[in-house]
Amino acid sequence: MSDLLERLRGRGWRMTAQRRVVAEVLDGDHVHLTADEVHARAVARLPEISRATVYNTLGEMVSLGEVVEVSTDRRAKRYDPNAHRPHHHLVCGHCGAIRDVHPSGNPLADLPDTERFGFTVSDVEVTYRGVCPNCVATA
Amino acid sequence: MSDLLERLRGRGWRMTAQRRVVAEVLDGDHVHLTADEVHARAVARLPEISRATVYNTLGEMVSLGEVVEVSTDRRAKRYDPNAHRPHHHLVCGHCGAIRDVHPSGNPLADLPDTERFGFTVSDVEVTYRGVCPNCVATA
DNA sequence: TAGTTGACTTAGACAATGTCTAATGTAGGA
DNA sequence: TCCTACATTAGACATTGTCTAAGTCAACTA
Repeated sequence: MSDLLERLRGRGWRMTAQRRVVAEVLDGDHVHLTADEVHARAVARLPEISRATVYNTLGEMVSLGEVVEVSTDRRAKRYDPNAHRPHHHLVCGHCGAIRDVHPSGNPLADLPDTERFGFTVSDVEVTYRGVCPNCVATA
Repeated sequence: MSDLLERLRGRGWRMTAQRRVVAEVLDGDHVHLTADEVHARAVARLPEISRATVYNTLGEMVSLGEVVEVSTDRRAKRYDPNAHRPHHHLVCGHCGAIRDVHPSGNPLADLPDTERFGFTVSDVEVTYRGVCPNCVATA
């Protein structure tokens, strides 16, 4: 994730211990933590980090396009560091597990002009729902 | 929306003034109110209706499959009475306006087996984002 | 029509998530 | 090293949603 830190520094970010820790916590694939989970893990490494800072830092990363907000359930927002490879999400309705997926096709092209109501459509978000292998097995 | 009321009665619902009012408020096309908005409009017709009843009633309508929950922004859930015609949503990122849309194609079929991670995939939710004609004009 | 009963409604406390502010601290340039 | 604008902090506050205990009433029965 030093990639991310480098990019942020390049954008004029002042580098602080707090921001470094938040960036480190978000490292990895299929990572989709809530702000609270990020905070909990950040506290483990830097006990005095505050909730407000985690929220601020996540918000800034989102504005810079380095992290994407995901709302798969209707609870807390989740933060996905995999912002530079466009993808969608597959969610287990039972345990909440989330995987990044890459459907074929282009859903944007599937929206006919007659269904655009004059909107300028720029983006599309697809959420697949189902049950993961674990939950199927234990059910 | 007496359709809805009839269906609910048919399912053994006790018919009360509160439930009638909630059903009436949800009547129409492209209706996507938050629970609070439903409550506000319900209060206009039946001043003593409580927040809890609105939440309960909406929750019950959702369980019965008569109303669909939509989360287009990350604020409150919205309630869509158009549950019997499957559709997706187009959202204005500026003013929050929401339209029901019917894309061609089947996004479910666009998810290859290799991208399913062993999940049993049963549903897909597509949210288009853009700017509505009004907001384009006034921007 | 009146009585009965369990489903329905209510107010308000509580919970979860997120935002804001004023005071304090500090990274990085001069 | 010092300075200053930017960053952090604690905690109050806001929004959205859930729960509970007590009271109310729709619809069935007779």
